[in-house]
Amino acid sequence: MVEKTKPATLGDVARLAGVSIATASKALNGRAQVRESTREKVMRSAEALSFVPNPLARGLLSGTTGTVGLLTSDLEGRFSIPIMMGAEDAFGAGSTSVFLCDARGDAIREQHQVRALLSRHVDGLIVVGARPDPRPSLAGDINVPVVYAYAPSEDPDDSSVTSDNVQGGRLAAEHLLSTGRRSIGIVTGDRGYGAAHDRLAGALTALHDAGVEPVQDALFGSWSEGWGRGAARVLLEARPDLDGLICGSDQIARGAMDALRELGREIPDDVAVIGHDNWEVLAMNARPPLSTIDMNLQELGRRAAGMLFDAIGGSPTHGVEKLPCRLMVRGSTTPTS
Amino acid sequence: MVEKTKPATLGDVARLAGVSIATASKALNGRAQVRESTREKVMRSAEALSFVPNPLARGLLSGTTGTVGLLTSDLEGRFSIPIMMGAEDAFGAGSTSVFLCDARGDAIREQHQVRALLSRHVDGLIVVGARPDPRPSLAGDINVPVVYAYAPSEDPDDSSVTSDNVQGGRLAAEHLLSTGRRSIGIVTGDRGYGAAHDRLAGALTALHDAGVEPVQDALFGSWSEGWGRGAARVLLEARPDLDGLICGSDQIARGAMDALRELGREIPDDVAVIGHDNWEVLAMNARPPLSTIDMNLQELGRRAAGMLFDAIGGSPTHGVEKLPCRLMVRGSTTPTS
DNA sequence: AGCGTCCGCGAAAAGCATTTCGGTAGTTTC
DNA sequence: GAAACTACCGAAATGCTTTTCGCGGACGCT
Repeated sequence: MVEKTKPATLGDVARLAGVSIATASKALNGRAQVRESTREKVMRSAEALSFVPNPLARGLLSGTTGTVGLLTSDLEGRFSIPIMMGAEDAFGAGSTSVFLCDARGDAIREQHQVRALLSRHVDGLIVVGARPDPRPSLAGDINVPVVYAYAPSEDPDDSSVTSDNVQGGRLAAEHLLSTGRRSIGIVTGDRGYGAAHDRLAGALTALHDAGVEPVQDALFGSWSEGWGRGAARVLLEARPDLDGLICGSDQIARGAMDALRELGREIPDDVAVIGHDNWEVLAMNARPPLSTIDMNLQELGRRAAGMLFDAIGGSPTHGVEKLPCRLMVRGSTTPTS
Repeated sequence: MVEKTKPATLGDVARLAGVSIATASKALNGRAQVRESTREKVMRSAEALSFVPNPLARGLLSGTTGTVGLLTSDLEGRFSIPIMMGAEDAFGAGSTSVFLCDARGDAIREQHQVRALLSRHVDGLIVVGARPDPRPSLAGDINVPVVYAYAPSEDPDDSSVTSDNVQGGRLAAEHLLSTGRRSIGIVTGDRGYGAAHDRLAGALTALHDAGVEPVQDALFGSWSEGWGRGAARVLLEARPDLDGLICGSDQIARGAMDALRELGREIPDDVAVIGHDNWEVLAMNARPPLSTIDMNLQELGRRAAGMLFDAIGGSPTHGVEKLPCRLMVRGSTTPTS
C-alpha cells in the first residue's frame, strides 16, 4: 500500500553523477570550486532522483532548523489564523515552516509549549496574545528571538508588533463625521481592556478636532451582542437625536443595530453604525452590512515574521511597532442609493 | 541580552556523570544493561544540565521526526482550530508536534505544502477539508500515513474520520419532537453540499419514525443569515402554524430567529429553533441562546490523531469513521422558566 | 584454584549533509 | 624544463544520538 520510495541521499546523487559526496554538495549549493560541466551533471542526477536534502542532517550541522514556533492563546483562532497566514506568506513557503501551538490561556501550558518548541530547536518564536493588551514577557531563558504579535510585551526591550488602536478609533470617528453625523455616541467593551480606552481616545480626539462632542460619556460594558443591545437602548433613550454610533467591536455593533432597528431607527439613514474588527461572519451578515475597522491582521503576521527574520539574522528590533488600521465602508454608514 | 546557554549534549551529561556516552544514552532511555546506581547518577547529571536530547540527531537515526503535518483549507479556522487542539491533546504535548499549513483552498498550493511537509520528513499527515463533503485523495506518492478529518477522502481505502451528519440531523429533529413540536419546518444550506442532504435525511427519518411529516419540503439556499431570514419568512407565510424549525447551520438559524421575531413570533414559546455547528459566537449571542448540534470537532481531532498514530505504528485503518454529534440545549428550544 | 557465566560498561559505527583542508593534474612563467 | 600557480576534486571531520558488539571483571561452581 504505502510506497516504500526511500528518499534519495546525497550519496546516491554523488554515485549516479560519478563524483564524491563533497563535490555533489558543493555543486548543489552553488559553491565556487566546481567546474560548470560537473555541476550540471550533479544537478541532473539530483533531478533524476528527486533529491531533497535531509533537513535534519542539515540542521544538525548548522544548528538551525528552518522552523519557527507560533504560540497563541486565542482559542477561537479569530486572530491567530490571519496572523499565521501572514507569517506563512512572509517566510516564503518552503524555506521556513511554522509550528502552531495553543496555550489555551494557561500560563503553565504556555511554559510547557515553549519548552517543547525550544527542545525542537525552533529558530524563533512568535507569541500571539489573546487580547490586545500588553502581556508579560516570556519568562525563562529563551535563547532564540521572540516577537510578540497582537498583544505587545510589557518589556519595552522586547520586540512587539500590534494594531494601532488609537488610529483605528480616530478612523471610525472621522468616517462618521465625513458622512455628516454630529450627534455621535460611543459604546465599547470591557473597561479592563486597554484597547477599549485606546480606541475611545482616538475617537474622542477626532471628534474634538472637528469641534464635536460625543452625546454623552462612552459606555463601557462587555464585548458581546447583549451589551450592544442594552447600551444602544440606554443611549437612544437619553439622546433620541443620536445619528451616529461608534462601537468598540463588531459584536457590540451587531447588538446595537438590532436594538436600533427594533426602536424604529433606520440604518444608516437615521443612525450610522460602525464597528471594529472586521469579523466577516458578523459584519457581512448584518443588516445592512457593517462598516468597520479592519486591524490588518494578516499584515501584522507578515510584519511579525519579518521582524523575527531580522532578529534571527542578528538585527533585532526593540519596542512596540503599531500598524495602522483600515476602514471598511459598508452599508451601515453609507446609504445604498 | 540573549542568554547564550548552549543546550547541553549527551556528551556533557556523560562527562559529568563519569560514564561513557553510550551508557548515558542507555540510562536515560531505560535500557536494561545499566546498573541502577549508575542510572540514577546519569539521571541526576541530566537534570542538573537540564539536558534534552536533540531531536534532529535522534530523528536522523530513527528516520522519524516526531512531527505531523496538519493541512487545512479552512480559511477562518472555524473547524481547523478545534480539530488541531484535539490532535494536540491526543499526541500528548511534547512527544509529537504539529505543523499547521493552510492551503487556502488552492490545489496547487496544497501540493506545494504537501511537498514542504514531506521534505521536513513529517511522520504523518492530517488533512482537514473546508467542507464536510468527500474530497479527492491526495495525489502524488506520499510515503507517510494520511488521515482525512472532517472531509473524508473519496478513496474508500484511505483513512477518514468525519462527523455523522445523519445522526446530527436526527438528533435535532428528535429534540424538537421531544419538546412537543409537531409542525416542523426545515431550512438548510447549499444544495451542493452532501452534508446538507445528510442532515436533512436524518431529520426526516426521525420525524417519520414519530409519525410526523414536515410542514413542507425542506428549503435549500446558502449558509448565510440572509438566507435564513428569507426562508423563515417564506415558510411562515405558507405555514403560519409552524412551531418548530430545524436549521442546517447556526448562521441560518440566527437569520431565521431574527425574521421570526420580527414577524411577531416568540422563541421558543411560539416556534422552537435549532441550529447546527455550535459556533459559539453566534449561538450564545442569539436571543435567546441557540440550541444547536455540536459536531464534537475536538474529539474528531483526537480521533484523527489516534488513527494517524496507529497508522504510523503500522496498523492503519481504512474507510470512513463517523463520530456522533452532541445536542446542546439552550433557550431557543426550551422555555427559560 | 580454575573454568564458565553473566552483568555492566565502553568503543565504534550508523544516520546525512556541509565544510575544511590537502592533494592532483594541468597550465603558466622564467 | 623546472618552479609556481590555478582550478577541481576527494577524504575526513563535524554535529548528536542510538545501537550493536565486544571486553573486562565479578561471582558461582566444581
